Amino acid sequence: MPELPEVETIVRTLAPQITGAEVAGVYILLPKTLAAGAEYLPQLAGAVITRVFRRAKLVMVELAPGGGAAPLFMAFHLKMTGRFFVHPAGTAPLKHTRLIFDLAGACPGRDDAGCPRVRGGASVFPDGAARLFFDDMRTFGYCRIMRQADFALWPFWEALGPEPLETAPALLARRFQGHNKSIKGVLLDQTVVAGVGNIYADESLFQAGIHPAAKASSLTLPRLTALAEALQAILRLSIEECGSSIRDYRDANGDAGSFQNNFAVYGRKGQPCRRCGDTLIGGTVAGRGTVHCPGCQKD
DNA sequence: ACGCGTGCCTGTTGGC
DNA sequence: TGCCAACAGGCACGCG
Repeated sequence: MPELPEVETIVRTLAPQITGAEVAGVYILLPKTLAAGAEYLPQLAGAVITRVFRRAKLVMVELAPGGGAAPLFMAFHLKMTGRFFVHPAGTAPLKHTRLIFDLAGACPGRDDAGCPRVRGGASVFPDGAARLFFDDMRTFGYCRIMRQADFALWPFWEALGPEPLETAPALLARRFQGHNKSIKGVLLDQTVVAGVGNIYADESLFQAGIHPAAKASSLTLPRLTALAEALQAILRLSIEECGSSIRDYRDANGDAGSFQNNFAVYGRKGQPCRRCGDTLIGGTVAGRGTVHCPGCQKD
């Protein structure tokens, strides 16, 4: 279930492998995975990947089509089980492969100083011919191909809140205020702050000592500021650890993250709190599985 | 306008 | 041991 730190890690490990490569072919194994932009497929052939970056939980790939046409963007949402692989040219699809991009001039396996866990070294395929796989077991993930002008017509993109790591805690705290719903629901609301999912919502609420079901409107600004600071600290630490791997998540090198070893509450229902020893309680808040500590998160 | 419940999916897990 | 319901969860959508 890739959230901000996992998507950031995927981008960091994918970017050095495919930036500068030219798209030589596209295969759509599951049509619904290409959620928008099929009309741009002809332009994609021959386009050069110029940039790979992250916005919220989206993996963004920018391309320069031939003939000086306007840049294209591919926006991938991995949802729960979306994954990227860079395979040798000609590799056959796997059971859950949904899209394949043939690439020329790729650098699979190239080193990336941004993540300590990458394999490193020179291109695994000396001729640079590779296949980018987008796999997704549960088929919730998607790819949209767009031009710059299309972003304004994409409600989800337009409504996205600010990046939590690029926003001052005081500003985030003010955005958390005034919602008549649970603070956990507020953290998960992508229009309030972008990129937070179930793991980092639960973990930051524990860190800040706030009950996940507490109404946001009932929390003071200092406590919401503490929550924003906890959220930032946890996201930064998780990025350092290359994200959390529960079962499906792997980065674009196929490697797992290690932040799951730092979980205080997520996935620890019924186990003792590492801070106070109370038994962690599992329940449902904002429609999601939620774990909290009754001793450390009283309100 | 906002908050909430449901559907989309398939592999894994746990209870009987 | 085998079966099957419950579960995982981001987001679009419909409802009140």
